[in-house]
Amino acid sequence: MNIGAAARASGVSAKMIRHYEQIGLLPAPARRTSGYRDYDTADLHRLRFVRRARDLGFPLDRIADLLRLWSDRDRSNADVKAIALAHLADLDRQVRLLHEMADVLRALADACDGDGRPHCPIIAGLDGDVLAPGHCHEAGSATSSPPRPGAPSGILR
Amino acid sequence: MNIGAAARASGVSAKMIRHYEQIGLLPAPARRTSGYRDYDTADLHRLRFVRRARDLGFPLDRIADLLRLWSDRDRSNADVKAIALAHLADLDRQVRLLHEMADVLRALADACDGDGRPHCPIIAGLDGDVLAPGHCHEAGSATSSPPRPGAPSGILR
DNA sequence: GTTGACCTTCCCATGATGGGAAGGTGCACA
DNA sequence: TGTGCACCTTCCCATCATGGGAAGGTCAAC
Repeated sequence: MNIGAAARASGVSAKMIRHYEQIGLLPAPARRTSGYRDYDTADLHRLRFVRRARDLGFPLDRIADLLRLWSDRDRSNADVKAIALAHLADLDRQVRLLHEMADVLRALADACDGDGRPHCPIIAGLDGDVLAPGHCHEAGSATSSPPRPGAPSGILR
Repeated sequence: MNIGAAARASGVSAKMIRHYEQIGLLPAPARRTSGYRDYDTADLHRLRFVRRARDLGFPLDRIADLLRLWSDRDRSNADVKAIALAHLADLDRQVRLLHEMADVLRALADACDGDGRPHCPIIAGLDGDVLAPGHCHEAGSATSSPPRPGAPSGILR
């Protein structure tokens, strides 16, 4: 089948299929005389594997590892589990981080009347102005320990 | 003070400070005859604002909005709150998404003995092989509805 | 033959945070 | 005064995954 059909059948966009082929994640499929790519069932199977792994947030280089293990009949499930657990730790870390951010922000937003006046605990919080009136103590202390978005390591893009 | 000192005092790296200036997020500071940037207390105050906003995961274009509101003495706190709440909704969405991924992956990993043998429910789950023996039903159904990492919209990178 | 959907490759963009190269400046110390 | 090293400048590229779009070719229904 052509790339568009493969994309629809796998949930991986044509653009991404080409990209994955280009970076070596996927083998190049057969080509028709027209130059069009021709995907067979094994290709499709592989694409679906990639789709599912992406859906779980695995980065591409980990997916490459998983694909290798998938096709290795002598694989050790311990290797697979190690990859999965490392990624799981990542996911949990991100959840924690985002949760902390959300909590801080929620407290600031809750402290804001949103009545159209200039005074705003959110702004005060970002200002680092712990002497702001009203819910100043909560807002101030909340922004003193927010988590920090790190270097490119996010699961979602 | 020089950019290095400003970076240390604000927590925003020198690279990022230059970048933020380049993209117009921050005004260009004064320059010494050497060509070195010279940051004053207002600059530093602004950098700290940006640091805190970044720590809460606000994207730069939202931070630009917040900076504008911060310096507008006639701002409406409703505008600030709207930005905060939109971002909060984003954070909550991401948490939910990552949480679902983590749950699916945890179930798969828990189902794997990790004893070094080739059989692996994680691989089976990614394979979409719902007929895998053992914890096949749980693993299979789990991977049938995992969330999908989307287009670049992640808070963390 | 025509048309429109699909295909190809290529180049660029996103968002935030860098690394590193090449070359200049400042200052403490000998 | 000279030296050496930390710091500074600008510029270009990279990361990660997912695109958009341009230019040009192919296919199949009508």
